[in-house]
Amino acid sequence: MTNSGRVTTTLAELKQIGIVNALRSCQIFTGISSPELSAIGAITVIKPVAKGSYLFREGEPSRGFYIVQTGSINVHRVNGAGKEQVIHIFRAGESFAEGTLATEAGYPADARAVEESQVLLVEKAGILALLRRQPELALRMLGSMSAHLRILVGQLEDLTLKDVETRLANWLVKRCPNPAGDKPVKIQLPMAKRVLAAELGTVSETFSRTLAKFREQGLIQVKGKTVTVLCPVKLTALLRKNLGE
Amino acid sequence: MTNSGRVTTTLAELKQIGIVNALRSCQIFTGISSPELSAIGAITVIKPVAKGSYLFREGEPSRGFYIVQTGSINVHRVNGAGKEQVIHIFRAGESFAEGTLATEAGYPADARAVEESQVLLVEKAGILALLRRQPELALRMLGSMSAHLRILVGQLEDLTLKDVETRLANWLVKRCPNPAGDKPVKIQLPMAKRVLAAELGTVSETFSRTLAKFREQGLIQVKGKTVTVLCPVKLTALLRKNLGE
DNA sequence: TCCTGAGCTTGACCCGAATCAACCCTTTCC
DNA sequence: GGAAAGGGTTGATTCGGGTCAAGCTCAGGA
Repeated sequence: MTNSGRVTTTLAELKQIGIVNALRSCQIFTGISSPELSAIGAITVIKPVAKGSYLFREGEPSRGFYIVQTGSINVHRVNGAGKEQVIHIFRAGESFAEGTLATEAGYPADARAVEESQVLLVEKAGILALLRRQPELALRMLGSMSAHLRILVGQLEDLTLKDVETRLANWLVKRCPNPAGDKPVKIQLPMAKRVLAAELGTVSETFSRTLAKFREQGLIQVKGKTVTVLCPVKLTALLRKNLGE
Repeated sequence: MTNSGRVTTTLAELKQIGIVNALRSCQIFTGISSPELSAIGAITVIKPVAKGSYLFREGEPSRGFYIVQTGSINVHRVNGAGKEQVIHIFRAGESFAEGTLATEAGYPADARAVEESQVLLVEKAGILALLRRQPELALRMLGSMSAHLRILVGQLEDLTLKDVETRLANWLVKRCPNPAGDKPVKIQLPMAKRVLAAELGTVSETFSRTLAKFREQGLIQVKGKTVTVLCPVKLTALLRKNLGE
């Protein structure tokens, strides 16, 4: 090994430390011991993703699963007509595509960066070998996949059993620190309204109309990307009325 | 041990053999060795389920996961108004609710027998202990859950990107041995039409109308619970037209 | 400053499908 | 045989929400 080789190693080590720290702050790995994390770090690579570029597309063979470090990744499906249905938008600390580890089938959906993002790719072959030796880790992954199942089941329910008004009310209430309170709450929309509309399974026009309806009822105020819920408890009541009897 | 004790043991053994055979014929356990299967059999109980009775309901703590031996189980969600959305109907050999193993959260949906059925319950504590010792088995379960994720993703796409006509055409084409052929195919509807309609995310009236539309177009013939696809390739063409451009 | 374009809002229109209601088959059980 | 009951079919009506089109607002660039 030459000097430059030594320097390279040090840089790689630094990178590893960064990766391991990133892994540690991700819920799927909470409670995992440091040596195990290092082992995972060794089979993980950092990938920057430009806004709008694709991480993978439906049908591609799996390279492994992903963890969002910064930014947000839109996982969705498209039909022949080119229309897309958002499955979920994953944000920092969340992982996705674990399901592709244990099967030969490729990725079941598309993944595209909503904004400039950075993700960690945990490589398939490596993590499979690790899982064989670490059953505890396998259980952890089972738990994570089960959470995704729950998200999907929730999505299904949302799209079929509720109308847009109810879905938006639900979305807003979820973001109120105290949904039962009567103090105004300011909510910053994390993205363009059309993207948010897609996440709620609708289009920007309907989204806009629904916001207007709430505004007319004195439930919210809208200024640019800031929505102020004037009285959370009233919105909660509306939500309950729509869901309940 | 008395004589009667001895007889009891024998009966229990017979039951075990039956369970292990049932497990063997279930895809999630294909390729699992006999000793392992016996270990699983030891933590499995047989549960008969009367038509219309519930295996579990949303929120109940998990007792384990289930394998359908005979009959069919409707896994669904209900909202406050009592309307239900079918997530999937599981039939013989299929397993479900694996996702509840690795989490404290209860079952995320309801499960009800569509008809007189028999299921195997693999108990949570037992299988967890087993998974800790058998990582290979854990990988297997990961694979199974990933398949469920795919089903759900497909469901989502179905419900949002396609209309009922397309969904029904898809359902029929899937059941043709050779979708590109032009020989008539008889398909027995496995259940009441209203149940099938629910599985396709619609109501019986719309289902009925759509069948009628296909009949008028000379694509199918309907007699009771038997649907005859007169020319599979024509139906396939319709499907492609609806999906494609 | 004005121009331009992207994103948002509002109105008009339309379509798929749920709902309500009536009716028609089968079964099944006195 | 007749009555009751559960499914299935068909028609009329309604409604949510997607699409198209036009106008608005705001920010950046010449």
